[in-house]
Amino acid sequence: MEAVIKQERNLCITHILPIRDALDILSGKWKIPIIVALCVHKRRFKELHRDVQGITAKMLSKELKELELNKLVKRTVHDTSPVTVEYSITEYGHSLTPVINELRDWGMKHRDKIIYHPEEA
Amino acid sequence: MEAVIKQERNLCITHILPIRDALDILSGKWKIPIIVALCVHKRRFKELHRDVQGITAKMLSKELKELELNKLVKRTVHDTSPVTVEYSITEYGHSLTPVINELRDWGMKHRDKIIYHPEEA
DNA sequence: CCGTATCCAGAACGATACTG
DNA sequence: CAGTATCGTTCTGGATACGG
Repeated sequence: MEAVIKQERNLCITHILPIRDALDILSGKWKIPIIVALCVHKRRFKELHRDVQGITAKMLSKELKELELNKLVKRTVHDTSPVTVEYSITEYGHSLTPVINELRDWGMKHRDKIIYHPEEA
Repeated sequence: MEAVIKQERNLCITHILPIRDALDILSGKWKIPIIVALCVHKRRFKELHRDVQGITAKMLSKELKELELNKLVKRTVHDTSPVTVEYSITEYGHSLTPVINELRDWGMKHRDKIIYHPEEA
């Protein structure tokens, strides 16, 4: 075994690569908000456009494409006229729930302590 | 109560703002890797430079500054000659451990399923 | 309705050289 | 040792107009 993982106390240890993988998939301004919106219920493009506040159609389209390629989101085209497209979270996408919950918990617990946001500098 | 949080099953629900807060603090290519490195043990600048593979001194310096402003990392100057500077994780920084663990767990469990990385396109 | 194409500004990131 | 300054590139995200 090349890399031995030491699990001492509650320390966060080595194995940075899987963390980077996760971060890569979730990177960007909109991926998590889109996933959160879709966790509530499946959505059409325009509905998502309203739900995810501030996003442009271009970014929504682009982010959905990446999420779909990563199998986190499923795109279903209904052959009505005009076409309706439905986006839903996959089981795989759902497996992100613990991560998102931890992020939200941390964000809520420590919101008051936040002193500095890079983008406000 | 303005926003009622519904906790049905294991869905990830509304309250996107705390998630965004967390994401803002942890955004960028290097924050989490730096925190992970510092969770193992306190480090001097040059040691960190080696530990966090691929980072430049400029980015390391900039990211450490932001992490320090957010009280996730503590910077201690020892008045030796030449000066030595020591970076360590704070208790507050340590509170990120569950988040990082979830990220790593997800990344490890699902690494094989990763099909598309934006940056490889 | 569901997007795409084009153009563009600014931020993020990196290489290199330099300082106290 | 512990950074900063400068410059250049790449990536991100937004505005607007258009297409199936």
